[in-house]
Amino acid sequence: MITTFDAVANPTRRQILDLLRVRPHTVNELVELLDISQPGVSKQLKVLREVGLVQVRHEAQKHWYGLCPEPLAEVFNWVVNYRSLIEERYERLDELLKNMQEEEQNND
Amino acid sequence: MITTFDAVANPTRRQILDLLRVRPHTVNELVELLDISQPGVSKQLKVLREVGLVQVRHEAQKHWYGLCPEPLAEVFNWVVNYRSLIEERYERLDELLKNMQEEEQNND
DNA sequence: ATCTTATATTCCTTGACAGTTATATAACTG
DNA sequence: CAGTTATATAACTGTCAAGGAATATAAGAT
Repeated sequence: MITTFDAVANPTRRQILDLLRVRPHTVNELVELLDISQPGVSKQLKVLREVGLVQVRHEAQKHWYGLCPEPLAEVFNWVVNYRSLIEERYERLDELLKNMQEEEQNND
Repeated sequence: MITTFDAVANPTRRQILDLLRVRPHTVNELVELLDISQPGVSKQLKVLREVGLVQVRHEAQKHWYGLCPEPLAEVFNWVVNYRSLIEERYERLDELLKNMQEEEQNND
C-alpha cells in the first residue's frame, strides 16, 4: 500500500496539494491547471484520497476536492528531526560569510 | 533523475538516514542493521549519494558514510507550508478534549 | 428521450525501482 | 603471492507506477 511519503514524492500530487491548500477545486479546474489529461488527474486524486490527503464533496456532477492536511504530520514529524542539522549548517555558513566580510573590512 | 523527495520516500533509505543522523556508519554496519543484502545497501547508498544526502570517507577498505542533511531543506520547506494547517486541527482537537473534560467536571 | 457536461474506470504501454545472486574490484594480512 | 575482508557493479526478476486513449457512469439541460 502507498504511504504519505510516496504520495508527496510525486510532483504532480504535490502540485495538486499546493492548489488545494489555497481552496477546494473541481477535477476540471485541476485539469486546466495541471497539464495532464483528465483521467490522469482523477487517478492522482484517487491516490491522494487513499492516503487521506484529500476529500470530496459532491455538488451535482461537480466533485469538489479539498485538502486534508493531517497525514502530512508524518512527513513533518520525520523531517523536523533534521531541522537543527539543516539550520546548523546555515548558521555556519552565516558565520563564514560574516568572517569574510570582517576580513574584507580589515583589508581597508 | 531522482529527487530528494523520491530519496526519502523509500523506507529503507529513511532508515539509513536515521542511522547516519546518529553517527557515520560503514556499509557492513548498515547491512547488519538493515535486513537487506549488502548489494542492496550499497545500491541505496548510491542513490543517497546521487541526491547529495550522504558522503563517503574512505579509510582503507572501509567506507564511512556520513549524513549531509542540506538537501532535506527542500522537503522541510515544502511541508512547513502545511504546518499551521496541521497544527490548527491539533488545536481544535485539544479544544475539543478540553471542553469534554470541562463537561465531565460539570457533571460532578 | 437525447445531448452535454463532469468525473471515474479500464486497459494498455512504457519505464523505473527494490532486491537478489553472482561477480568484480580493491585493500589489507600472513 | 594466496587468502580474506569490504564494497561496488552487473545482470536478472518481479512488481508497480504514471500517463494516455477509449469507455463507462452519472447528473444536468433541452
